[in-house]
Amino acid sequence: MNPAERKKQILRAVVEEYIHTAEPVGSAAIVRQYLTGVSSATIRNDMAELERTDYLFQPHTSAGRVPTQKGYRAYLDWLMERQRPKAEDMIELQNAILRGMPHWEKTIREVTETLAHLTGYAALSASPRLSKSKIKQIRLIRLDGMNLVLIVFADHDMVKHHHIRLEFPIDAALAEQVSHMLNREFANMRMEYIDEQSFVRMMCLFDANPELIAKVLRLIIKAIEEMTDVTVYLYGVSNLFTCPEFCDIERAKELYDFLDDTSKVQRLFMAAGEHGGTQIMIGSEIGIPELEDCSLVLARYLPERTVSGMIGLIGPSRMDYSRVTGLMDYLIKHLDRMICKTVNADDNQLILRGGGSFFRPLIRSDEIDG
Amino acid sequence: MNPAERKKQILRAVVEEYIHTAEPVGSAAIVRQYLTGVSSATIRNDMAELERTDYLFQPHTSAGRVPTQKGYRAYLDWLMERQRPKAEDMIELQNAILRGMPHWEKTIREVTETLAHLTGYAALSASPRLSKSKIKQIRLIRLDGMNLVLIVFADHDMVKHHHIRLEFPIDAALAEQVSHMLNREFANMRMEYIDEQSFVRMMCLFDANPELIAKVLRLIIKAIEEMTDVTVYLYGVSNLFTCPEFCDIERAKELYDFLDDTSKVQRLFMAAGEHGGTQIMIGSEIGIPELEDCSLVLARYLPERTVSGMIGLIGPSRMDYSRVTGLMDYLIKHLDRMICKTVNADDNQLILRGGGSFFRPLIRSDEIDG
DNA sequence: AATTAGCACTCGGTATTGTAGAGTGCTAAT
DNA sequence: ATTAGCACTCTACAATACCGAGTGCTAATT
Repeated sequence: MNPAERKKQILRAVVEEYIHTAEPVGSAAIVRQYLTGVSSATIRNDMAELERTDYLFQPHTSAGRVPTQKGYRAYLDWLMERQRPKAEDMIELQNAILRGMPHWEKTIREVTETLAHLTGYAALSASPRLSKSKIKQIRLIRLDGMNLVLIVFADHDMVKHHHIRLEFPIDAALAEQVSHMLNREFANMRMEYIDEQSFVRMMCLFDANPELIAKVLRLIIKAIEEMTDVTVYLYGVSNLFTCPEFCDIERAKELYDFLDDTSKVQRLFMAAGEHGGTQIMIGSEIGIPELEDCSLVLARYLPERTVSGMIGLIGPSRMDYSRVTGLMDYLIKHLDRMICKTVNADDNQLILRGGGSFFRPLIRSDEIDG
Repeated sequence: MNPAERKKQILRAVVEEYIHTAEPVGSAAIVRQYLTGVSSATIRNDMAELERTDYLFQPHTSAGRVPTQKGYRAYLDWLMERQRPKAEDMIELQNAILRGMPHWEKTIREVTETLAHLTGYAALSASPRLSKSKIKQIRLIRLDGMNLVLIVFADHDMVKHHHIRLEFPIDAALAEQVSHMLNREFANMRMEYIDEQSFVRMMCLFDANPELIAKVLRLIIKAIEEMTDVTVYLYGVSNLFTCPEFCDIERAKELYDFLDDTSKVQRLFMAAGEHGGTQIMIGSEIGIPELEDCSLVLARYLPERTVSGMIGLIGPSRMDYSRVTGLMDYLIKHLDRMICKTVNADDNQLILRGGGSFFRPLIRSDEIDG
């Protein structure tokens, strides 16, 4: 075997071995399990070289090697093969999808939970953000003078409802009138365009009872604004507590506090691209200090639609990328297929694509060959 | 001071000191800070006695004493004084209450979060269980053929809504008819009585389109059943990670896994009594192995109503009971007062009571006097 | 030039030992 | 009934020694 190719194989061996054992990998272990027929001294020379070029790292003089972030990245971009999911994993994912149907928002939750369960990492997902969705219909239901329910029916059968409790009673006629106006003003409008200005515009349409109307409208506008917030689902956080990298309580707490903060997790999703396919960010690529030694795997479900959302995994950088990418690709493909059956694709044509993954190539291929 | 009284004071001192330091309390520390003028040898003799009667425990020969569960219980029942909350704590609680108003379900969440923040323990609450609530009004709103929204308006202005996505379309007339029937059948009925039998009864009222009606009705019944589930809110779990008793990751994970399981936490609430006032359960009194070294403080908000719910705290047995009971009593009193202003008490007369606490007296008073 | 056997070296982890000090129980005196 | 005094126990911590895994380097081999 030529030296360049061998170095690749060594990097690959170190990454895979380290993923499974969480212990620094020595030259002997590689000879034993990955590259029989080569002397450990050769491996050592190559490893020293890989350390010089920053693919591997030695925690201390008499220890084996551990992949660096660059090492993981190279593994992902050039060395890894996607693993086709095991039959039972496919079945579990299929079942999760079916359990939620036809309410696919529930499907997302089921699938996220299953993903956490299958991988042993933390799984997270975000409901589609409705900002760019058009309102098809809006209803204000008056239960009694003090209690209203606002229902917004948007693109892709997205339905949001919100209970509004008033401090002063509203009569049926007025409520009916407001409901009418809302529909006339907001139908076919994108949800993100509903804001303080809409409030002012609406106010002009009424002349009687300005204080009451103002209060009601403010509550309605606020409710609609809240409806565009994405909901974050998080499962399997405690899986991370068993990873050796997070086994001390300080680190575990830090990680937990981050994940427990919905707004921070939302920002995670923001960082991801708009395109479909599985994206992987390693360590500092995520850009969040608390996740320095984590990897983030994210994919967009329904990537062709305005209502697409995200689903993903957080685990240690020492993540089983091969298995995880396989699972995610499989999942996304089937999610799209299933959801597409039930949802009225009324404004966008949905083109089913294969689950091709996207990795950012940060390292030139020749560097590792040289 | 007579010996019996002194023993009480010693128990009290050990509990209070241990609560603040989390370290076994020695005789010298007690002389220094609690019972000046008595020799440490005297304290030692009394402590030995308190250990024989199982109020204190010595981790090892040359260590100070730690309260046993019985010791904490005696402290709570006979020795402790409720602490009036600090002014700033009162203000924080008041603010939390106001932030949620007039939507008092939100108030409960705000208050729970504040409680976690103020105490440094985990705070938890349960939304009122609606099983015993009467339905005032029920609405089935048809957005389009495939999408319905079910709104249930129950006692005490409780409103629940649920989006139903159908697999086969329903026409407007039929939806209207179902909505009508629902109201006629279910109005003034307790939510817990809606079940499989109601389904059968409803089915008899329709003759056309049995398959579609059956599907729709099943979904509605299921939705109503789900509405009676209590929602659990949990804040400040990570506070527990900094307690020395949960600082090893194994224990922290065990605790977290328990709290993360909503159904398990629901069972916690079940264990609590129906009456108002602050209840405290220590260690094995909770009856849950995972919480052996925890204490649970629970109180019922709106105890006079059918829609009462629970709010409480989980912390180490070494909990600042004096402060916590004070906070809880204060909170409950003000919660009831505030909520009572906004809610139509249409079926129950609400009598405001003082925030008297209830402790189960498990130990006879004379035992410690002897 | 590439590979390898051999060997001295490094260093973390574990076990061992020693020590300081906190806290006790007991006894005899008050 | 209380207390001073003292011998005793036990943990926590630091210092030390030692084992073994794994390395880098050198010289021999292909």
